[in-house]
Order: sequence, then C-alpha cells, then structure tokens
Amino acid sequence: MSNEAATTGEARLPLGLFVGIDRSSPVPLYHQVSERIEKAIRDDTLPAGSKLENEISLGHRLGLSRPTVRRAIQELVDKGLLVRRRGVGTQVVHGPVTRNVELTSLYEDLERSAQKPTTTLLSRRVEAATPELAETLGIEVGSPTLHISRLRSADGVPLAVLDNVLPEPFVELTEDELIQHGLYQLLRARGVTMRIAKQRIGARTASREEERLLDLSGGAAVLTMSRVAFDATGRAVEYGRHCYRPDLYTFEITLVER
Amino acid sequence: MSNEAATTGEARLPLGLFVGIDRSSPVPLYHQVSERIEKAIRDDTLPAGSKLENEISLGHRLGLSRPTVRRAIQELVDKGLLVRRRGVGTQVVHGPVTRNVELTSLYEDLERSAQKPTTTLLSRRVEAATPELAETLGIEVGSPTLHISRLRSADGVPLAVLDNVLPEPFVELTEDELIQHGLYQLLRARGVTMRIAKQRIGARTASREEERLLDLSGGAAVLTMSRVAFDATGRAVEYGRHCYRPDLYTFEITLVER
DNA sequence: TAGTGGTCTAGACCACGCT
DNA sequence: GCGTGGTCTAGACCACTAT
Repeated sequence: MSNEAATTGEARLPLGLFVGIDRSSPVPLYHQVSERIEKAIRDDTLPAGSKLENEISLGHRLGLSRPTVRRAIQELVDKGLLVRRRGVGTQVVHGPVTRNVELTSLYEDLERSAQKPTTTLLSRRVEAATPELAETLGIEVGSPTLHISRLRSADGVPLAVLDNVLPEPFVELTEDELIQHGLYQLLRARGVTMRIAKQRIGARTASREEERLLDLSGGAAVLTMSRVAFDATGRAVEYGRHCYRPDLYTFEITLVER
Repeated sequence: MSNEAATTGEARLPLGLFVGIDRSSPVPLYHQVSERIEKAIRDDTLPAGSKLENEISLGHRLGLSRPTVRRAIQELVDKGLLVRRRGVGTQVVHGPVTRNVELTSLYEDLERSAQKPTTTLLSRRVEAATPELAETLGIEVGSPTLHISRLRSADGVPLAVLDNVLPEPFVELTEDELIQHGLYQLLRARGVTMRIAKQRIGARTASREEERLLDLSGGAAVLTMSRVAFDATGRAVEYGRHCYRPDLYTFEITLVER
C-alpha cells in the first residue's frame, strides 16, 4: 500500500513553493512564509483537512528557526485557515475559506470588490463638541468638530448613509476632498494610521429621509453600524454612525478561539 | 521639577501587583501577567494614556524573559487595551475600555450579563441533508441532520428566534436537553470545543411569524446572524440562522490592526 | 513510546521616533 | 545618539495524542 490519502488528510510535505523568500526584505520572514502557505491553501494546493509538516522540520528545510515558522503558522490560525492540535499536528480547516472583516472603510471594501464607489455630500458643518461627543472622542467639551453626512453609492446604486464626526485636527477637510475620496484615504494622507476600532452593529426601521436616500419602500429595515476609531497613539480620530441597505451589504466576521 | 504627569501620560513603573505569579500553574506565565495588567487597566490603576515600563525592564523585574513579557503585552494589544509604538513605548489606549465579541452563545452572553435565559422549543426534526446544507457543513448529501427552532427569552422577554442545524453526531439531542440548556453547553458536554466561527450579520424586515414570536408590531426590522461553527479538528458542528430584536440586542466588535 | 504543538529562556541585531 | 519595540535565533522542557 502506498502512502495515499488517510481518512481525513495526508501527511504530505509542502514542496519548494517557498522560493523567493528574501531575508533582506522589509517584510518579515514569518509573514513571507505565512503568505505562501495562505496562497497554497486558497489554491487548493493544500486541500481542506490536509496535514502540514511539523514546525521543526519545516523550519529546518526553510533554514528558519522554529519560532519564526511558528509565528507564520499562528498568523493563519488567527485568520481561521489552520487548526493546531497538540500531539497531532496542524491541519487546513474544513469548510469554505473566507475573508475577514478588517479595519477598512466602506469605500475601500467597494474598491476591492471592483465596484465603483461614489459619494454625495449631504452636509458639512463645524460644531462645538457636546459633552456626550467629547466623552466619546476623548476631547474637550466645546472644541471644534467636523460633522459630515454622506450618501455612498456603488455602481450608481445608493448603498449607505454615512454620518461622521471628526475632531479638531481634521475640521479643514474640504467638500471636494470628501466627494473625491474615502474618509480613511483622506486621514491616511494626513499621516493617520488607524489601529483600533470599536464597532456596534444593529438594525432598525429606516427613517423617511433614509428611505428616500437609499431608495427603499415604506417601513424597510436598515443595518446600522456605529464606530469609534483610534490611531496608533490611542487617540480617537473618527466617530461614525452609518446605515446600510441590508439587501446590498452585510458584515462578515471570523472568530477564532485562542 | 518632579517627574509628574507629562503631556499625555507618565512613565511610571507598575508596582508589585504581580505577586502570586505561579510558575508551576497550568496557566501560562504570559497569561498570568496579561491578566494582572488587564486588571490594572480596568481598575484605572493604569489610567488611559499612561505609559508602561519597557519590555526588558519589566521582564527583568518579574524574573521573566523578554519574549514572555512581550507575549503578555501582545495579548492586550490584540484585545485593544494597549497600543505599542516603536521608538516610543507602550501605552494604555484612550477611549472607553470595552469587551469584545467572543466565540460564545447567546445563552452564555445572557447568563454573563445576569439575565435569566429561557428557551421555548418551537420544532425539532431530523432530516436528510440537502446539497446546499451538505456543502455548508462539509458532510455527505442525504446524511441525517437535526433541525431545531427555538425562541430565546431573557427575563421573560422574547429576544431571538434561533434556527439551527447540527450534523449526524448530535441528532440524538433531546427536547428536554434543548429546553434546559444552551446549545453550546450541550455540545461542550459532549466533548466538543468550538474553535472557529464564521458569521454574517445583516438585517431585514421581520416575517409575520417572527413578529408574533418576538412581540413586534407590523413591518419591524430584525437583526440577523448566520453562523457556521467548527471544532478543534476543523469539522463543522453547527449551522445557525438567528434573528434578534434589534432594540434588545446588538453586536459589539473590536478590530485591531496588526 | 514517539511525535506533536505549547511554553520559556537568553541572548542578538535592526528600524524607528524622539531629542 | 539613545531608547523603544520588531524580528530572529538555537536551544530546552513539558503536556498532550496517538499507537
């Protein structure tokens, strides 16, 4: 008998698809390795249920230390693509491989899925922060904040109403900028890197105004998301209250138990 | 000038609140450390914006290696409680500290928030898997599956309609069990540990039946969640399609950019 | 008993942000 | 230039699973 497929998977060595790993690249070794394994999984080169080589042996063959290989594998475990079991090994997860919700904006989500996002600016005004808003954003009561309301469409179809508030450093964002680009693009261009976002997802019945904007008929449901986003220094940079047409937008999340 | 508060935070050494760290405990050192730091943050012993001691020095004082301390800190960065910046240091995040969505069931969420969950079993039947269902769960077409529909209430108020499908090993779950316990409790009691869940969150208008069950008036919105959960071996153990009263339930999520 | 992942150590060098 | 976190190494021992 050859060593063909066991019941669930086969202990097969991933081949030399690790060519081109570059020690002098700015991208970390563990990430280069993890990228290549992820590609193999999405290729079906590593089919669902198949077993990976063990960490030490793989590290040895790649000329990498065990912690480095381990970290590469951990990245994919955290993404929900691999499962590790002590005393057994590492396997490709069963079930369809999906992508996770990331710290991105709707604008970028749309661009990535090859839809053409457009923005209508419904309003733009500068207001003094109320006590609640100051609490949410961690700023002084009464300090200037930029309130914007936008309608976001994809391929010409209205998709979401986006209300956002931004603290002082960003009040000078112009109407043109807000129409031409996504909010996160504009912030990034100003040197802001988003690090943490706290979101709350819910639902409710659409208001008259939302029905009109989103081209919904009477009493329709909308999906809502409110979010506070923080930059690398831990300071709040954005507060948003969005509502989406539920037939055109959903949130996808992968949870992994550590 | 004393070394009192700088602009944003103070470089202060966390004290010996690390007493009781137990090297022989089955709980890893990095987790024991991370628990204590998390407690200090939630206590406000470490206020928002305050700076942590650097990794090497902290490790030295605790008698731990740098990788161990680093991993402890990383846990809290992943939870969104700390922010690290190269060349600067580690700080407690600004903004309210919240808890994250975890891989738990509604039943456990309710118990944790000290509400009393009750279950009404609406239906329970065993059916052969359709091709779509077989695809979703990664099982054979035509193999037996348990379909259950439940109404979940909290403190007597109807909260959600839960439709679930379970594969072969669980078809023998009885009506009594399903009424008395949460689904995840029952699975855990059968030796199943959930590892990965893929969720899709959306919204829609409630059906007549859902309005009646959830005590909603005409044309109300519901929050929907469908989920496939996998165990440690990567096999699907549950498929669920749930709908929630949006005035009583929302999803909270913390996203962290790595 | 053999093999796996889980944890931990004690170093090293580098990239980056601040002063 | 100095201090920080970011990466990487080469070992070690342990806990768990399968046979």
